Amino acid sequence: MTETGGPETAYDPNALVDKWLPVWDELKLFEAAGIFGAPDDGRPRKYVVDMFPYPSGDLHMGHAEAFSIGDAVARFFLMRGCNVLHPIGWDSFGLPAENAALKRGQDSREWTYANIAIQAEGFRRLGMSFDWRTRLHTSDPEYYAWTQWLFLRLYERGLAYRKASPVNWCPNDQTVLANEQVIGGRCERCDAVVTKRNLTQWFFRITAYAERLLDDMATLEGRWPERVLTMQRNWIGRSTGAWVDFAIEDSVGRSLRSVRVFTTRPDTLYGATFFVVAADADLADELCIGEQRAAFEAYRDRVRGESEIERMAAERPKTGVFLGRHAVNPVNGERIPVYAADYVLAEYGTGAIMAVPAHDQRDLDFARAFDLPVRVVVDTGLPDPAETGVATVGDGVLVNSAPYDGLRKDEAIERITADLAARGLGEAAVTYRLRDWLLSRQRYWGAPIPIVHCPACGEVPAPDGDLPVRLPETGYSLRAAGGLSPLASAVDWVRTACPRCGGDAERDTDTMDTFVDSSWYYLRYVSPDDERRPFARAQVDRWLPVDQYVGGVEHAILHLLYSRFVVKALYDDGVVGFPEPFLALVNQGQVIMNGAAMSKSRGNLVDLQEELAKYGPDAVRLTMLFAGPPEDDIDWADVSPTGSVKWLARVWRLAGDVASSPGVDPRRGDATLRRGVHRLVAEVTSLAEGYRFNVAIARLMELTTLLRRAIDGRAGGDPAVREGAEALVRMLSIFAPFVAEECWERLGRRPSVVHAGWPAADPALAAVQTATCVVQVAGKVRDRLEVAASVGEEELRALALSSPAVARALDGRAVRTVVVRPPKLVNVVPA
RNA sequence: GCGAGAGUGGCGGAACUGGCAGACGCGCCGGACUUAGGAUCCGGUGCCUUCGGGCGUAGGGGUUCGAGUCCCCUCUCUCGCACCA
Repeated sequence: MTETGGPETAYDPNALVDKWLPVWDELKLFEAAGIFGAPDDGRPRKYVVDMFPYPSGDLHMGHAEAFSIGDAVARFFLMRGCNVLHPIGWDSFGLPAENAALKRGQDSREWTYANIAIQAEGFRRLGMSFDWRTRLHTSDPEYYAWTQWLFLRLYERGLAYRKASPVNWCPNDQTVLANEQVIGGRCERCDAVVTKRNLTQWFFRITAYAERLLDDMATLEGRWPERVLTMQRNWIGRSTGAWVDFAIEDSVGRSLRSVRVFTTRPDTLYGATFFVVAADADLADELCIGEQRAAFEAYRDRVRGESEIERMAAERPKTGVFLGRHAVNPVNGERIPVYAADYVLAEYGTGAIMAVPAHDQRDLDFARAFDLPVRVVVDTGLPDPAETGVATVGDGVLVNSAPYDGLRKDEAIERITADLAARGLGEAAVTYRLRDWLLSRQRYWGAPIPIVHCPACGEVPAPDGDLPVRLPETGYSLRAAGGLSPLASAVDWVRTACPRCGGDAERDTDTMDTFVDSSWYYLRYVSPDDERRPFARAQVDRWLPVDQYVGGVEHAILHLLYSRFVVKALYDDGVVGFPEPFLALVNQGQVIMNGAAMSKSRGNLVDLQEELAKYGPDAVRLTMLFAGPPEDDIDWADVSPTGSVKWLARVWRLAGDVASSPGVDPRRGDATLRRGVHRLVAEVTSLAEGYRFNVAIARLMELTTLLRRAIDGRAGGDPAVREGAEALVRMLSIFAPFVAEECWERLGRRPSVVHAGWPAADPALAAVQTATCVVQVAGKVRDRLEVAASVGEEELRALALSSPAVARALDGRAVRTVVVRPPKLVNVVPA
């Protein structure tokens, strides 16, 4: 009786929401034990966390999908007798709030907290089993005080530092960005083309943890999606090779200084025919001689003016300029010319490379553009790169490498590295692609960096007692200017006393990247109101690490890498007792429409509120989960909320057709029906354990049909029907909690299905008693036999061979072998 | 280019360590109940068929009594990284 065009049902799904929410509140169904002052109990603890939402307007389809999965997981653990902590909070600092607020001339706070209120109500009406006592908002001073505390702990350990360097700059948002927030040369948030600026910024030294971030992934193997682990490995980008020192000659051929390069191929050292320095690195400027200066500076300025997009364009011709100098190859004393070029990156390795055109495609491209020699030093059996234009990078045997000729690539790498080290001209090395995490942002709506700049004392951390360093209240009137944070214009706020000497000093005017806020929130959930500490250690020890984390793959190398780093740093500090925050991870897919991501501009936006009004929260949740495996995308055009509505209505009617009384002894029920019920309970249980909710729901539908048939066969009063219906409703409750409650009540039970817990399958009943044995002749099915599950091999062989269908298929041919796999299969192979 | 993953009916998707391919749902077809059906219930639904059966999991080859599943080659698609020396 919905008015918006949905299918008709016997009940109003949205009325059920109003009916059951107050009951759940009253019963405190989802409050964990042993926390927030409640006494503990003996149940095993489970900590299930959904990646917390950003308060951008009302909930959308993506939220419904992600949280339907997380809620099914949390409810499943709860139904199975676990003490579940299923928290909720908001990642409420960040740019969109600030931009929206500026547009409306209102404070970021108003926009943010109004949206949070809407989303919170939205989650309630979706039936999420949150323990609302955990609720936190990262933009609350009570929260960000401890984000600042985290910054100070990292600062103390030398893991937070400030340096001047070329950094990613978003001209639209007027702020710097971390490498991880530049996607294909564009700003992750606004899609503007990112440029480089030389600025002094705050960094977290995540590179110090590169090795451990990589190594500890072994403990996540099989429990995190392989895809995410691969992405993190690639992002960290470990390379092994060697440092090699090249002398640079001065104008009269004496050694001016030495420059170290990184190479993964020390075996190709004899093939180095030139040397390249990143054009935008200080080293290039230093090495350039007088006559080449004008050409170099023109080139460098051009390179600096290029956007990341231009720099990254594929198949880009190699450019560069000769610096007028030569480098000396440490293995053979050969003089090779030094170039500046933009294909060498200033930030990786030392910003300088030895170029081996025969065995590196980029170097070969450059050599061909600048007519430089190409010398093969590893014979791979492939044609000469100088002629083909294709560098040979594979295995081979060394040639043109004097003492090393004849060695295999791997032997040569080892020997040459050792010889260089013995002569003090190099050493084995490991480098990483990962860069330090740039965390300062020139924005208002974030946690201020708790540092004071004092003319006398320099950089001084705010004492813990001064936390939080609060944002000025008048945020909306502040404007960014000249590349400075809006906070710089809050002059009264900026002016402060140096915590060390008491003299006049200024606050740091940048705020922290919101990924700092979200890097530790799962620690705060266990004690969100604690005013004295970031988190209650005893509760953290009890509940963490997170048993199951649920969220989108878009955070594979952002939030998830940052959180792992932060926990490792806190672990080293002795503040937490575990090195990994998330034991298991599920990435839900996206909800798309007609094959494409939903967006306003495409006009394919599906409005969650409309779907909820039409079908009710249970059917929407069910549709999300039944559509496919949790990690797959859901094309809303391909799935049917109507089908979900129909099935829920069938279950509802079924619950009303159970004629026996609550508490009737199921052992008096029909044995065959009971076997079916218990077998399905066992199946759904193991499917739910593997989060295979789509298949679990299919089995629940089969159970529904099984029970319907029994009732229609005038067995509504059979105790087995009640047993099955109750099991069905209990299992349904993790997917469709409101309808399940209603059905539970129709079955004469109360106060809540949650109290009933998950049904237990009797193994004796669930066990297969008879089986259908497939009889094949030459691999083709020719007969089916109903046999006891315990049938013996010989007996089954005899049965199969006496089958008339087998005789007909054999058509007089002799039998060569008979493969017998009791009780399921016999394959008779004719000669 | 490198890395990861995936190709199963009209559609979403099932199929445990190799053992009945297509569970379950959508859609479609037919029937029942109906003034009516966009409700509900029942039945059917991979393709071809001379009704015996034959053919079917992107394509080709292989291992096996037996392959959607394992191995090799090819094709296609998705995702990630993209001058990382």
